[in-house]
Amino acid sequence: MLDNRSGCPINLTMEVIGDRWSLVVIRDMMFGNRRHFRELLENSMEGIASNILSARLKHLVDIGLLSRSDDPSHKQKVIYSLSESAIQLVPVMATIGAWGRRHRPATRELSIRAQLLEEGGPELWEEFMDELRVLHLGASPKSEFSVLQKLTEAFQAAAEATKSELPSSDRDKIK
Amino acid sequence: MLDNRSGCPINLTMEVIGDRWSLVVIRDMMFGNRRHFRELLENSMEGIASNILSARLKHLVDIGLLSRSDDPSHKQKVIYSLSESAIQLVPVMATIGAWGRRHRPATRELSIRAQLLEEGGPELWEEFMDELRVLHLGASPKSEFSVLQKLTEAFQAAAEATKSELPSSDRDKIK
DNA sequence: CTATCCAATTGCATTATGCAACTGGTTGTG
DNA sequence: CACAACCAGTTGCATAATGCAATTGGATAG
Repeated sequence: MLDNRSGCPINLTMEVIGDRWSLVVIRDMMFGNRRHFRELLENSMEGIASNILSARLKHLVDIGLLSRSDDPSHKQKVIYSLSESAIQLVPVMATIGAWGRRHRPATRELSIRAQLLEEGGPELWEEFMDELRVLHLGASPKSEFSVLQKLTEAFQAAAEATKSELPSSDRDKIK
Repeated sequence: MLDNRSGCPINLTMEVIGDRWSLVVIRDMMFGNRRHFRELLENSMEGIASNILSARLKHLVDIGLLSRSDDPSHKQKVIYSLSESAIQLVPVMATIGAWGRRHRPATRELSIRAQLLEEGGPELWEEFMDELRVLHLGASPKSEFSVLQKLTEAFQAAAEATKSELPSSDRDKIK
């Protein structure tokens, strides 16, 4: 897993997020506010396996993108949090999402978040990062508007709209 | 290799560039203007193996990020070109480079390009993308300034500066 | 006391990556 | 024309990563 093949920033970043799962896990924590192992496992759109998730989380903690702490409300629960480094991946997420939306067969309802992030631009990203700092690093809130909430609402509204486009009777026909 | 685990733009992008080599190969073509198999193989900072490079190029051509054509000057030579989709990865490269420069142990001389791209911002990226369209897609030149040249010069100057910091006698001691 | 929840781990199969050597052919040089 | 260098890969083999299904050793809720 560990490399350090060269000191090039692009290479070094790919050594960290250059696999099929790391960014997807961080995406779910970032935009879906998943903080527990189970949440990440069972709500994973892509269906990550538990051993892969386990290895991925361990690695992300090791390299300082996540931190792992006990949940005071439950002795067995573990809370994963984004580090400042991971929070600063927001522009990367936005840029990658914008690219994927244009150049890959992205679903419309799943693209709505990418679209809002792209349209919002760097100012929105900064606002969102501040919100993540409140949620994950215990920072004190700066603004009252919730970008996370806006993104989530738009995402769910799009999901609803898609549902009505394709009635349940039709959807049932799809195995 | 082929997945399509979900229609999420971020996931779909990671299914394309989410491996250790794809972005590094595209980086060398983009910033180092490497167009032939040998150039990519022998000038690779990270030391890619020929079978990996071969598989990677094949895959990138398959998914439409590169095109492959015969070199008219040499019957055995093959020219690889960036497609419009790949050229539009410039903002992704810039954002990823900026992140790596801050959050990973990047070498200073290898960071100079990432730094210039970051400081130049979206306007510089657009200019650079236009230059890539000239080089890779046969577009007609729009501007006389060469961002590629600027980036290359800065990169080589930084490499020279590093050389003088560490004289050859000292460098030789390092096995 | 028991069913459910929790964060993983285990065993096993399939893929991907990595290394070194090699292939079949083309081109430039003497 | 002979020969070395160059060209884009391929082959065989070892190691590492990923994926699937079942299971573990607890903790908690009813």
